[in-house]
Amino acid sequence: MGLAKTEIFTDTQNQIALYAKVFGHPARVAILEHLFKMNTCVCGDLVLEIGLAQPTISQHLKELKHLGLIQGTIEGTSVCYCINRENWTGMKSVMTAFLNQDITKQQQCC
Amino acid sequence: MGLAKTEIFTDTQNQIALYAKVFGHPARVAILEHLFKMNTCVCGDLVLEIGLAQPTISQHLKELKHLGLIQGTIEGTSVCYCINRENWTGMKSVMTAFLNQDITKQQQCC
DNA sequence: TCTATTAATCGTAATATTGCAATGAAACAA
DNA sequence: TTGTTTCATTGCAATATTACGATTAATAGA
Repeated sequence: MGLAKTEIFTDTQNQIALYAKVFGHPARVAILEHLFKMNTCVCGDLVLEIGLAQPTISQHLKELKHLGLIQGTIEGTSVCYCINRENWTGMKSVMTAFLNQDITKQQQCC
Repeated sequence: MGLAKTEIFTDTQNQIALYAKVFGHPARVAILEHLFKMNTCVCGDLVLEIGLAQPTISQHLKELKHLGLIQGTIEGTSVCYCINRENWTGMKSVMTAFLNQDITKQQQCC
């Protein structure tokens, strides 16, 4: 089907999956790492840096923007992209809670 | 294409994407949360708990096992699944490093 | 105005993912 | 042995994702 049955899961489970999905492609990971490292976050620089075609990068940026993890402002003919710090922090708390589930309490059963 | 150009990214970027991808479906998130909470981690219980068909759950378990995040041992006609703590910890350090990139140092540029 | 630059969007081909019915395989019970 | 239970695998249909050429829209500069 290619279509996840989101209605049978909790909001938190769906949200974790949505965030994880957007990190599930190395190009988007690379874009985010670059935005963290650099201040020159113009779209064209990302195209050069990453080595995918401009429409492809633009599509990945759109997905990151859709989740609110980045934002873009128009500067002349360029568009400057940045991490949205507030939303990144929010995402981080959701994901960290998932990753930090306690495994020490229970005895291993297999 | 539907095919990621993994060769143009770093090993770390690809690894982050692989881990994130497996968390990118709410059923797998639910399976992992259930394994953390319960000791009764038999496959049939997961099918009842989650509400997808048995072959579908089996497929999700396979993907989690393939990344080493869970392991299964045969117990009669059942199979008992558990979190692989060592690999979970390893994954956690990779993902946490990505999520905790420093955003305070740089000035916002857009 | 005309042209160049930059990035978004459209359209499409190739591939991947999701879900399940049907079937197989392995262990147990009678 | 025969039947039952449990889970994995196969095969397939529906949908999603990835990548990019072609085009469009918007701004800047001559």
